[in-house]
Amino acid sequence: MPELPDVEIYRRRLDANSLHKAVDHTHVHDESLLEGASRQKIAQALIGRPLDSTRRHGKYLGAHAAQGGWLLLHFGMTGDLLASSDGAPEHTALRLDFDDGSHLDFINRRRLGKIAWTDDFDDFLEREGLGPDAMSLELDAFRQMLDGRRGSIKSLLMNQSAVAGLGNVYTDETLFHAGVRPDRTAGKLSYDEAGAIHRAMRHILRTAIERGADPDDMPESWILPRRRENDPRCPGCDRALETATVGGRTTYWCRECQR
DNA sequence: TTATATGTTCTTGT
DNA sequence: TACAAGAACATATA
Repeated sequence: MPELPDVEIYRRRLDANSLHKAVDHTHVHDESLLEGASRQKIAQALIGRPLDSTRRHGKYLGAHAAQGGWLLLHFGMTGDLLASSDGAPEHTALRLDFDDGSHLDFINRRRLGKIAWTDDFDDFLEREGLGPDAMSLELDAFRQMLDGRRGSIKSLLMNQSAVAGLGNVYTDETLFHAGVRPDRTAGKLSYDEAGAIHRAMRHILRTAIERGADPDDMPESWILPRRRENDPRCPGCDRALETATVGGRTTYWCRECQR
């Protein structure tokens, strides 16, 4: 499921394949995903000029149009972004055709994603109430964010208005590496525990991006590859992993290694 | 057939 | 009033 590392991979894919080429046509196949933008608006804003840069914040990807304005994509639970020159993938919600014959497909299988247009990226982030990006959130700010929070640390890490980018899977991974139980009260974590979580979060995200956000290519020492096994065991101590519902999501954690 | 999975938004509760 | 928790959403898969 697209969390920060996945969206970063999409961003790089768009960067590598779809910049600096004039847009010939835009095809909005699923209008239900449009927010604050019409089919006509997208066409008028993009056709005839290229995209010239990209930006990611949390799970949002922005592509900047050369004549101004940002095309914004949110991938929901089943989104994908394909840059290819052959075939027409199923479930394409938005397709851009470029003048060199290539195209870019924004896929959304379950239609919980979003296509938006904004003149100002930062205004958009503010209106959406998004917190700082998980990769650039400094330690001091992270500690402040925890202060006084009564909910679980897992819920807080998944709350996009607190910190943008983490979803269920990478939150579990972060807390496992920090050695902190997911159901601990966020505001009651020690100074050192907060530091460990912050460090683990950045390490996990950076590593996942380096490995192309491919679940099959994650380190053996991670929980992530074991989530789908029938008898998942802790990569640290080999004890059976616990499953619980925390923050409304299925949570994997180790009773031995996380306190 | 039904339960489950996911991220966000909306609603309800503390 | 702020914060927290849970339901709803769409739909493919087990």
